Amino acid sequence: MVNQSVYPINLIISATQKTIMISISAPENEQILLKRAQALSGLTLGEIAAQVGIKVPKNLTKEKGWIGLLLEHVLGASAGSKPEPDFPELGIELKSLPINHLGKPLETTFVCVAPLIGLTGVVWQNSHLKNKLARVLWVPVISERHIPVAERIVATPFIWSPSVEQEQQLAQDWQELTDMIVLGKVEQINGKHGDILQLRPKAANASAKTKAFNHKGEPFLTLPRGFYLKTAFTQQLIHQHLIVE
DNA sequence: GAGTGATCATCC
DNA sequence: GGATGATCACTC
Repeated sequence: MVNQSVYPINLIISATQKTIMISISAPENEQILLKRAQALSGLTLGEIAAQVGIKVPKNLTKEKGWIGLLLEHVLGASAGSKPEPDFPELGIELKSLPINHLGKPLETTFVCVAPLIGLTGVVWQNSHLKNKLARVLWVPVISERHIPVAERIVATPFIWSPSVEQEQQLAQDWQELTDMIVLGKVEQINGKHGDILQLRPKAANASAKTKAFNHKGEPFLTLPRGFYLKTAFTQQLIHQHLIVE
């Protein structure tokens, strides 16, 4: 049993048997999806990958999204880079969350690309960000760098929607950052802006460019940006849904 | 290039 | 040691 190990009680609720049925069909409903995800709790990425015949990379340097893609695959998410939730019928987005053995997030969480143009008429209520975070299946993975990828363990997945208070925080940060973009100040935004949300580069490399407007309303090219959740926020979620000592 | 999946790696 | 800025792979 994994819970006899060094990990805090309840970070992992179930160390299931070594062999589980992994279906790659789309889950019929939210309960089934959650149960399927929680059946992964306590398993290593190596065990999960082996069951679906996927090779585990030595490190994630060249495959930064590997864990997310593996989880999508085994949970039956619709593949592809479509601008819709991972589980369209359920309206649920899947997010893997790297944490340490105490449940502390190790990375910020990418949410979506930030539009730098075409913001006329966009308000919080119809924003991509609000839509993306409306309902999320979080799958924490104990993913400390010193642990070989194959030996990293899935903790307890949970489904979340923003509370009224959390949505207010998100809306406030989104508004602040969006206001700056609209005012042509996108290049003045850095990772320190926003309390729980930040705007940072989201690009293949420094050569990537997308259109934006400067403060005079003139178009120019700049690095594409994305919205990210800061770790203090996702840590709240972990502590809201899991009991971590 | 834009959007999906994110983590790396350097700087403070 | 943690966070910001930079970067990787893939699809269309």
